[in-house]
Parts: sequence; C-alpha cells; structure tokens
Amino acid sequence: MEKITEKTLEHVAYRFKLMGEPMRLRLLSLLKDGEMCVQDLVQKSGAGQANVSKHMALLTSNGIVGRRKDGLHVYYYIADHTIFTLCDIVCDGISNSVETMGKAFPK
Amino acid sequence: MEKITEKTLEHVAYRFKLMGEPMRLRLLSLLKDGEMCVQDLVQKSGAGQANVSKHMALLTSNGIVGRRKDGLHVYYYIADHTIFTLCDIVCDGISNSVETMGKAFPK
DNA sequence: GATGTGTATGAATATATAGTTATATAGTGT
DNA sequence: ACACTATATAACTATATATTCATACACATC
Repeated sequence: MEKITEKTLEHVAYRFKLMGEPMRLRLLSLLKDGEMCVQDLVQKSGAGQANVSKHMALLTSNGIVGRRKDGLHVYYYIADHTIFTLCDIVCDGISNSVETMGKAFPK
Repeated sequence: MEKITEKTLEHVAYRFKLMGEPMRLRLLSLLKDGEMCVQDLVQKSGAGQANVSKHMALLTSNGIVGRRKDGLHVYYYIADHTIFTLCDIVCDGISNSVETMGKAFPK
C-alpha cells in the first residue's frame, strides 16, 4: 500500500528541492498576498532580473506558480497554495527541534 | 505578523533542501516502519556505506532522525514524524499538478 | 592485544545549479 | 521604422554537495 516507487520518490524529492532555495522561498512568500510582475519581485527580493526570471520559469514549469501576461508585464501568482502549508509545518518542526535541542542543554 | 525574516527563510529552505535528495528520502522512507542500523540501510537502499553514514549524519544533526548505539551497530529512527506529513502533502500537490497539466491538453 | 566487524570521516571527483553579464525577444509608444 | 521597457535566455563562473575510495575509529570476540 505504501510501497513508494523510485519515480515517485524522485518527484517528491524534486519538489522539495524546488522549495529548498532561500531566494525561491522569498519569491514565493512575496507572491503570498497576490500576483506580482517581475520587476516588482526584483525590487522586493533584491535579486537580479535574470535570476528572478529563471527562478520563476522553474516554479512555473513545475506548477507552483502561474503566469499572466499583461502588455509588457508578466504577472506571477501562486498556483499551488499547498506550499504554504508545507512551510507552516516545517516551521513547526523546526521550533520543535529547537525545543528538543534546548533540552539537551538545560540550564 | 507574517513578516518572514531572512534567517527563518533560510532555515526553512535548508529543511526543504534536506528533504530534496532522493537518496535521503529513500533512507527516511525505510525508517518509516521502525529503526534500522546502517548496514540494513545500505542493503535496502543500494547506496554505499559511506554515503549512508553521511546522509544519516546530516539528518541526525538536523533533528530529523535520532541514533541509538547498540554494540557495534548504530540504529537510526525517525525523530521528526512531520516529514511524512510533508511528503503526503507534496504527493497530493504533485497529483494535482498532473491533473492541471492534463487539462492543458484535453483530448 | 590481535583480529574482525560496523560505522564514521577525510580526500578527491563529478555534477548540478545559483548568480551574473550580455544579449535576445516581445510588446508599447512616437 | 525607431526607441524604449519588461522579460527571457545563453554563456559563463563559482559554489555546493552527492558519491566513492581509502582509512580511521569503536566495539566485540578470541
């Protein structure tokens, strides 16, 4: 029932890898409140324009964000909102880890 | 309230990166049903012994797995079970993506 | 203490990819 | 058509890291 195929495993790993870059996570967090065009993302993220474009291309081709063209601008938006659920769970997990580590060094 | 600091962001990204390697994911999935020693993991994962040890060291130092020594053997076990929740959500997200992509190419 | 087994670690290699620079492409306005 | 702006892409560099090989370390047994 829970037999995980190698292919599934690689798909899941790849999805995690996509989420595993700080800059991509920052770009995604910027899109949390709504769509943004590239130049906005550039300005708010501090990344270079080419870099933002590449990250967004990756995220788009993997269905995490969607794109909408409006004249010269391309607006990106979150397509898969489960990513924020993932982030929340990770945050909880991390704070638990910190607590556990804290116990290893009691005052 | 939801202002994410750069540091938090990097922590979360790092946790995702840890999950973002197929071999690590395989090792974790092997531990799902209970603890295992290194040689068992080597045998069932197909990875080299050194490689398994290194992956487990990483996972241990980040609180994802725990270790227990018993004579010559070192038994690893899942310390943070939220990782499987993450995997489940990712699996759901991926199948949704596939469905969405399916709609892009209707028959 | 010598030998053997299980695990960890250091060095070296290969590969993937984040970031940058320069340039191409697409769309807008004159 | 030309100039201008927004985005994408190609080539390149630098860096990180997964993997392997060899070896060290820890522990058990004889």
